Amino acid sequence: MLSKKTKYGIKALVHLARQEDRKPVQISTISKTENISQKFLESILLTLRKNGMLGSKKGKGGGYYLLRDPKEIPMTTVMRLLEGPIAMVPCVSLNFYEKCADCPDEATCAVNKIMLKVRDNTLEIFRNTTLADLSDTHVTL
Amino acid sequence: MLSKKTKYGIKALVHLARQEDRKPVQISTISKTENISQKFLESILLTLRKNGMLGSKKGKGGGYYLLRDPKEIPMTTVMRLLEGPIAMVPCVSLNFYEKCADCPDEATCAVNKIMLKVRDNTLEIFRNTTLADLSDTHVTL
DNA sequence: TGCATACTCTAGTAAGTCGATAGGGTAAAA
DNA sequence: TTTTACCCTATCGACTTACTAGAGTATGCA
Repeated sequence: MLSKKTKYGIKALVHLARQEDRKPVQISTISKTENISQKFLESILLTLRKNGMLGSKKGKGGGYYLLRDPKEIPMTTVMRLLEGPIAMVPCVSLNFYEKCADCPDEATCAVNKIMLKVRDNTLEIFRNTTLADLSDTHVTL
Repeated sequence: MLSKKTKYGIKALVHLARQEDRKPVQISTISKTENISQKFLESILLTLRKNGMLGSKKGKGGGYYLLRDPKEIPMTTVMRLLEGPIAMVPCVSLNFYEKCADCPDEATCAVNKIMLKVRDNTLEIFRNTTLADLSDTHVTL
């Protein structure tokens, strides 16, 4: 299950991507239009900023803005940042690999086998989808 | 992330599927060979039994056994039973659908859009993979 | 220059849920 | 009478979500 953090984060990023100019958008604006608890959103945007996804401007007329072109932001990056591993099991994760304590041999593990396939498929989707794709309201994926 | 419940459940089912005859296998046997806490495994097998996946026999020579042919058990069934919804968001779930409280329109929701695609892909994999496929140690998926 | 405003940032915390495990006891089959 | 499935309860820790209060900082205006 996707955490609300990730869900809200994606929505906020899409909101920013839909902004035509790259002017800062205030947290309160995003919070209201996307129906997200303002304080919670605050912490989410903060992690996005710390990881080089967003820039921020303080003071009057301040807010958050995208640092890169939405076309250049694949969903893999967003997901790994907000949700963590894309794989359903650590033993098939690329970026968050961890050996299972209980499993003696990954090569013959049934769970490993199928989850590897699922990960490959999911990864490909996220890789080929950018923030710009999601921001387009008309085009279906 | 896959819960350990699901992971262990799949392992146990595969263990039973690999059994040539359909004789009952004791919990303790599965627990030892698969490195699963016996008590935890107990509760997992119980839910599998209650949902018509396994049969059980009490007393000496008792244990758990598969009720159906492994070829007839798609992973969708197993996943829904153990893990719950396959979709990452309730609003794109087939069997566990729930409308998002914050989202005014699913048709234009970016999260909905991409997660629908992920679900379709994952679902197809689980649908086309049976317990028999996982039980085969040699064939890769 | 300096004050007020409008923002981001930080920290702490509380409630709720979930995962995993442990203990003890009952019922049925051989 | 032994073996084994079955059932109930309780705990502990971790994580998620969300709220609260305030500190820090840039901007615009007088």
